Amino acid sequence: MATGRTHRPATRSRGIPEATVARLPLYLRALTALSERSVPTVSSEELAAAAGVNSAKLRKDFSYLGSYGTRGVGYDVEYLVYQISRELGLTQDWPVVIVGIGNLGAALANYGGFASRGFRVAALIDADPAMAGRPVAGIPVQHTDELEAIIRDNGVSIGVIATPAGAAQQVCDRLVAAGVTSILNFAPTVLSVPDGVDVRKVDLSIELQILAFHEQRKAGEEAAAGTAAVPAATREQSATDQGPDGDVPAVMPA
Amino acid sequence: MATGRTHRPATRSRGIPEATVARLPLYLRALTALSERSVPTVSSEELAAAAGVNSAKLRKDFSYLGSYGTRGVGYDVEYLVYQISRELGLTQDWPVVIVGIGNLGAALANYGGFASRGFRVAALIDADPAMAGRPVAGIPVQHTDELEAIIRDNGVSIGVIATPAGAAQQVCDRLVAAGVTSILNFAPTVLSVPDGVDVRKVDLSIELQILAFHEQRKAGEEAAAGTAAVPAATREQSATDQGPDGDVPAVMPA
DNA sequence: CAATCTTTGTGCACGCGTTCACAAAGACAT
DNA sequence: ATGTCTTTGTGAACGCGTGCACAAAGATTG
Repeated sequence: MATGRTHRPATRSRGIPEATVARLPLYLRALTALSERSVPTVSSEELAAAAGVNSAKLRKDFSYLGSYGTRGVGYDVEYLVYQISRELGLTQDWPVVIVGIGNLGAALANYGGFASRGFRVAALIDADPAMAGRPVAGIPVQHTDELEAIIRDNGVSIGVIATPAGAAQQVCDRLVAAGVTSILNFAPTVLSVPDGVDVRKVDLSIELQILAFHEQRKAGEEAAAGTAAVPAATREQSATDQGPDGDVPAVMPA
Repeated sequence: MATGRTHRPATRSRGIPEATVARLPLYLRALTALSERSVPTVSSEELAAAAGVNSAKLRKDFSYLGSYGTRGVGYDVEYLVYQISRELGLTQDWPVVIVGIGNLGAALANYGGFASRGFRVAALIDADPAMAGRPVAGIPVQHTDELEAIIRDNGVSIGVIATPAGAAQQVCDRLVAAGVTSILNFAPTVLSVPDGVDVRKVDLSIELQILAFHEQRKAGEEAAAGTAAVPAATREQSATDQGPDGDVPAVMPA
């Protein structure tokens, strides 16, 4: 039936706004790059430019974490890296299982971004018996039958679903029943989960459709405005972000 | 929010809210499933449940497209599929190029969701000469040198970047210079583009970090509340958006 | 120590998006 | 026709997120 979810403030006293949480990884990435270049401090203006956001927004975001900056100077890079990492929970180990080792699952398993930040691929799981034992990204694929045992034995709380749409809900149910409370879903399906379980979805098809919409709109405008349209070529750091509203997710290569 | 485009209301006269546009593909998917089951009509309540959203929100979303429903009955499935497809620009052909044919690029090339909705993989491009000519998903990979010619000859306006982070901006620049105006970026980098070019990003690392944040928060709550926590188990359609309950702080002091 | 300069932290206003709640519209039965 | 019942379409209120603009804080210089 309806979403019986008890409506709650969502932004609690000590709670950090969801929009801010979604940007923290972005800041962390920029800060890590600065750290590797041994840059000691950075101003909100500089960091904001690197992350592709407004500096005022960045300062407000950081203000939710506490006052870690020094007026007249900026933020200490190393300290900020630590604070954000801690806030995001990246200072601890997060074993992750990937279910569905097809093209996408294999790509995810090979993704270097996993180990880099506390995430560890604890196991690769596939329903195809023929896959069992075959190593992917150096990790032997295990059969779905082992799912519950794997989750339990490794204390896995985060699961990645990369199966066909038809199998996603079933896999999801088993993951949740086994103790997983956070799911990253790559299957083009709406997953139904109990309260307390977080689901984020990454859907290539949806992304493309959104782009097509804007593309069509641009074409229409251009036609309507005659030839005198779209001249703009001023290279800018406008980084047309459309990710802020906690919208879409992603994937990515090393 | 959408394109960081300064001029232009963003919500034009005929403009559909960005949040609504992002949900249209979701509705379309649910409607397509109903269509395949030959369901003639559907109520906002039913469709909303299938798409995992609030029914009032769905009705408001549709109201931006026009009045396609019949009070007392619901919406005509076939008609709605057509209207949404048209609105999203899926009734026309969208040639797409994928740049960077590594694990992820290959997975994307093999992804069936492409052809299904007007998207057609026009070409696969990689910088590695060794890849040139090798077929992936039945399409021979072409070298980066051909990029401009491919874009021009095929009238490509949508590009997918699946290269390593270091090459992304350069590839992006070439795509834009060649005429691409919509980019789906899988590389973990902030892309800088001129006005008029839309960029959407998909970042696995960010998604996992957001999940880790909530996971950590949940663990903290559980610990703080002792054993009397997280009892809820009512199976519900509370899908996607994470940000549900946000109880106890769970944030340690600095 | 005082003056000046830089940059943070935030109060405030604005706009988008969500949700409720209900009147209007149409189907359907009598 | 008239009445009842179902479901849409939307007015209005509310909350979140964004960005401006500025006072406060601290560094730096003389």
